[in-house]
Amino acid sequence: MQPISFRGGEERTPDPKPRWNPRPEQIRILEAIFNSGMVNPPREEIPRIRMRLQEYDQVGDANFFYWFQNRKSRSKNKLRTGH
Amino acid sequence: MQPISFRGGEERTPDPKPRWNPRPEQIRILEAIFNSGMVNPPREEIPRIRMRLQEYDQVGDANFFYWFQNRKSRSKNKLRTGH
DNA sequence: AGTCTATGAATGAAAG
DNA sequence: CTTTCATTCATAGACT
Repeated sequence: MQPISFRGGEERTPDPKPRWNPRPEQIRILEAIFNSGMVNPPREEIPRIRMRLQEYDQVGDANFFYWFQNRKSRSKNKLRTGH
Repeated sequence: MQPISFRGGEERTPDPKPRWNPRPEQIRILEAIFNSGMVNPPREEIPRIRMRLQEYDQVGDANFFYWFQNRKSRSKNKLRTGH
């Protein structure tokens, strides 16, 4: 399943790929969305969520897509000892 | 009194977690497992490995996960400019 | 004591 | 979705 194509097919440019650093405000919003039950935001919701987060910083579609992926996966596996 | 250090003016998750201190016996066992070819033990093996190492100290699943992750990753690069 | 270095921990990004 | 890779942060321990 490939929800969104983030790389536009084949890679060609050696994109620098700076790592997105979510601020606490953004994390708070994302956590709120996640805890509201929307663990897999539908495609139509993405622009809406992005606009909401862009008040604090520029975020791409892939950024929070990955965020939700990791959030769900890691909360399920309960890999952390504490937290 | 919480000496949470700042990161260039941006606060990070104020999470005071004690870090696991592997003992020589544990490291010896882990290295043995690693050198036996099991560089990335499957999730199912981790509890087994943990039980084996718990003879020496309490360890969580995440500890091994991180250990193997770091061990594998850093065995390739002989460490960059330490941080 | 301060400084390095090694490494545990965390997580974004990506691969499978 | 699951698993792996890469980068980063924090800090214990070694060294000076």
